[in-house]
Amino acid sequence: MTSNVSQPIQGTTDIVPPDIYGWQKIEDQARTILARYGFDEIRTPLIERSEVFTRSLGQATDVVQKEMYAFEDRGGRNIALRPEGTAGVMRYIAGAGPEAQDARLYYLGPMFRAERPQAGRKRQFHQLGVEVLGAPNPIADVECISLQVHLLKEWGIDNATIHINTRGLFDDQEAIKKGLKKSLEPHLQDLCKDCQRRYKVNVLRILDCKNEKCGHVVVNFLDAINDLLSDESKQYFNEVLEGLKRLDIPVVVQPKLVRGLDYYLHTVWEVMHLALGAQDAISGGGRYAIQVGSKTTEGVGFAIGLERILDVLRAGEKTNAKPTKKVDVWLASQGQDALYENLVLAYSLRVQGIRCGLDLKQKSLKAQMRNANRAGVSYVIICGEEEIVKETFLLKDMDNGTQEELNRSQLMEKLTSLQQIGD
RNA sequence: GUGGGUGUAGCUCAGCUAGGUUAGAGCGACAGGCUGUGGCCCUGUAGGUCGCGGGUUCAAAUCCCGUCACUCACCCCA
Repeated sequence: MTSNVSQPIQGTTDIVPPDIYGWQKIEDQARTILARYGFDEIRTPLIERSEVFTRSLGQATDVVQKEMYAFEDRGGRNIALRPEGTAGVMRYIAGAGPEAQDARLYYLGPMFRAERPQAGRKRQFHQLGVEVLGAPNPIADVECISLQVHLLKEWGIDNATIHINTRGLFDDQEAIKKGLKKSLEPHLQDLCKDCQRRYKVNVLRILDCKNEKCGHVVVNFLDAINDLLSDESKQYFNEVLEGLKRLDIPVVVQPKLVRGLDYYLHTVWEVMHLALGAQDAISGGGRYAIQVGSKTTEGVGFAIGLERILDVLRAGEKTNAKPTKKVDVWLASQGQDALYENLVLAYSLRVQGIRCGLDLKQKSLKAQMRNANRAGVSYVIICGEEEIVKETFLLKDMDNGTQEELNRSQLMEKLTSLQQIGD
C-alpha cells in the first residue's frame, strides 16, 4: 500500500479535488455574508509566543496543558502553533491604535491541536471565527448569534440546535465553583472516576459529564448555581434571550453548558448537529475578556469548525462540489508542429477569456478526443498535418458531432462570439 | 495517554471461519475492433513485497506473536 513518506502525518490531510471545491464554496458564501455584517478579515500568524495562549485560554485548560503544539525555536523562544484564533486577534488588538478597539473582524484558517484524531477531529483543522470588539452590550451577543444562524442558512444547514448558557461575571464564576464544590462534596463517591479528578482540577466540567450517574447527581444543584449569579449577570442573560426571541431564533437554555476556556464570561453557546458522531458541535462561542499586557479587551465571538460543516453537508449530500466543467474548449493536435500551432492559439483564446485545455501528451487523436469528452467540453479544435499545410483548424461540435474547417481569424471570431452568447 | 475495528491492484472490496496448484471481481487506466475523431458496445493488456517483521507448518493472504498505519470511541474540544 502507500508508504509512510507519501502520507501526510497523523491528523492532517491533503485537501484536493473534488473536495477542494466544497471548501471554496463555503468560504465564498461565508465571505459574502460576513461583508453584509460589516466584518473585515484579519490574518494573524499561525505561530505565536506560547504565552499568548497560556495567558488568555488559561494555564490549567486542556487545550494549553496537553493539546498545544509548543516548541522552543533556535533563539530559545517559546513558540506555539495556534490552537484557536481569538487569542492572536486579541494580541493584535492590544498593540493596535484606538481605532481598532471596536473592530469587527473575522479569520479563516488552520488551527492545531495535538489530540488523538477521530471523526470530526483533526490535528490540523480549520475554523472560521468572528470577533465583535468594544460592544459591551447583550445585543452584540444576539447579533453574533444571528450571524451564525445566517451562515448556517446560507450553507444549507438546518436541524442545528443552539445550546446557550451564562457563566456570569468572573466573580460569579468563583462563587459558583466554591458553591458547587461544597454541594458535591458529600456525593463524591457517586461520581465517575473522571469527575472525581475534575472535582479537584475544574469543578464546572462535572456539569457536562456524559456519564448518566454524574448527570443525576448534578441536576439537583442547577437551581442553586443559578441563585449564585449576580443580578447584573441575570439581567444580562435575560436581555440576550429577549433579543433572540425578537429575532425568532430558537435556542435551548442549557444550564449544564460549560465551555473549556477561561476567558469566557456571560453568554456562552454551542451549536450541535445530529448528523455528526461523537464530536457533534459545529460551532462554539461566547463573550470574553482577555488581558494582554495592562490592557483588557472585551468582545464576543464564535468559531465554526469547517471540517464539521462539510461533514454535515456531506451527510445531507449537499456539497455540490464538482464544477460542471473545467474548460470550454479542448485543443487536440497531431505532431509537434501542430502542437506549436495549438499552443499559440490557446494563448490567444485564453487572453480572450476562453478556458482552454491543451493536450500535451502527444497521444493518439482518439485518446485526445477521449480526454476532451471527459473534460466535458462543447468544442474541440483539431490541428494535424493536413491543417498545418492548409493553415486551418477543424472545429468540432461535441454535442452534435459536426465539424467545420476554419482559418485562424474565423475561428477566433466564432469562439469569442459563442462565449458571449454563453455568458 | 487508554480501548475496539480495519490493513489484499490506482479506487471499492471478495478470499481468511475448517491453511493446499500460477490471489480474484467490479470500476478506473491503456491498447485494439474503427491505420486522423469522444460517449455506447465488444476484445485484450498492464497493474499485487496480500501494511511490515518474526514464529508454527511439508505448505501461510489465511493460524500465533510483535510492530506500524488508518479508523472509531474515551479524555477534551470546533
